[in-house]
Amino acid sequence: MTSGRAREAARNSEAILAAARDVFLADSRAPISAVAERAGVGISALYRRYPGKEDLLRTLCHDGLRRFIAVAERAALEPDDWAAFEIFLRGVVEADVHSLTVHLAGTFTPTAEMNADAMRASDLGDALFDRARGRMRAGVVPSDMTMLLEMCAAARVPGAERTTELRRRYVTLLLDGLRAEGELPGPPPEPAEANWRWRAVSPTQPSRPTQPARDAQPSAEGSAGAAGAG
Amino acid sequence: MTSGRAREAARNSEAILAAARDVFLADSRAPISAVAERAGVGISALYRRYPGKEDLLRTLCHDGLRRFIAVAERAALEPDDWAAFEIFLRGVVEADVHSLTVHLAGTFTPTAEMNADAMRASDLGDALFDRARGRMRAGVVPSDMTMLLEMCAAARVPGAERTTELRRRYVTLLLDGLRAEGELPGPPPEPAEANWRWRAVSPTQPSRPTQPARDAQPSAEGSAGAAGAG
DNA sequence: TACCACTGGAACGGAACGTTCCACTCCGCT
DNA sequence: AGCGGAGTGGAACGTTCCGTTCCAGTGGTA
Repeated sequence: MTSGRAREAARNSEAILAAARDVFLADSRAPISAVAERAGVGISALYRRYPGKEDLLRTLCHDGLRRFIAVAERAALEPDDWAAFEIFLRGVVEADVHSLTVHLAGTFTPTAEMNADAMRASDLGDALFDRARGRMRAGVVPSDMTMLLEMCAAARVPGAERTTELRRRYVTLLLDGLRAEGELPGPPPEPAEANWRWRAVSPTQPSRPTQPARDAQPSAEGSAGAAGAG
Repeated sequence: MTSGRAREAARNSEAILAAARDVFLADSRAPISAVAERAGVGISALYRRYPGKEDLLRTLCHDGLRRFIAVAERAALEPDDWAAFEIFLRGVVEADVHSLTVHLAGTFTPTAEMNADAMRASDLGDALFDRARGRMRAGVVPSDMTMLLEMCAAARVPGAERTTELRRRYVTLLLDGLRAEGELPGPPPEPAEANWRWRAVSPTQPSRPTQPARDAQPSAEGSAGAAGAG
């Protein structure tokens, strides 16, 4: 069955997804042709699988969300509260899930299923956080995790492995900072603040085909029930 | 002297610079028209002052560099080593200097003066770091500061003041993390890694007029003698 | 051999953007 | 009062870029 042409098709499907991850991780506004080029396929191979760019982006992001959930569920199995939290944070950073969710947010209109998954991801993260709360400095909130994960994802150097290495370094530093003494200054981030990129598409504007998604800093509030899955 | 038309010109000059800061901070690839719009001026007002987009970007970045130097020099006056370092880090984050330097790097070809300033900035930062080294956990290097500053700049929410507030929060956390016990994992970042965005323009390609500056992750090495000025 | 699912990539249409250009305004000087 | 020109807003232009479509080729499969 899976031989010859069919095998090539399957390989291409995976190559496209992997290439898309690499390319859009490096630049969320990259052209679709860059994905095809990186995957070593033509553009048709891409359009055979996805109706358009937005769908590819959405699939990619949804994958990241699912990976986040998987990491969180795995971490929740750890009996020690702090260890579970640490496994969770390190796992999310390691899997580079952030860029696949927050960084891509706003470049497509999320599906209902995505919103559900996002909520589940948020709940899982909050649960892990609550378990570890007793070992953390006072005043830290779950939304802080979203921000910190976002900050971790900003650590970036040439070379994927090296980037991962360095991020491990800084997660360690952040985890230590979370256990330090003293309260942090300033009001903690609101959930809506931490997830502002997940602005819901306004109901009157169902789905602009291709929203270039300028990453400005809107003062708007449209954020929907999407999760803090960073 | 400064009345009427001249006054308007002066006001516009400042408005343009401020608008450019805001706009390019939010999106380093924003169109130049967005700057004009934000400044409340026409495009001509912009082109009267700068020969082209690249020059505006360069000026902006150089300004940031100078501000970085000013912050570092002011911090160096503090007699207590750790306090000086803390004032320095907090000051750089507060002034949002990072995005004006690292984030804009690569979008223009730096001038000789900029390189000199960048080197000076790097030296100042290293000196501050060395003074505080005794109070920090083992294994931390100056290039870590560049990365951490970059991470701080990634904390971003709608609203400039709120963003500053939250960054203060996370600088505190990072500073505490820097004083924690234990060594950080992984090889520390090389200076070249921390400053990879400052890739020098190859000598054979003097100056493409407008380099869109995709922010990909090149494996190239072209980084010049530019500084680790976060 | 005939078919056809699948592919690579050229071609297309349109949007975005940097830059130029021009008609107009109004200050400052004669 | 009248003029010159610095300064301005914004339309227009040419180019580049990009998402999408289309078509001819290819090679398994029957």
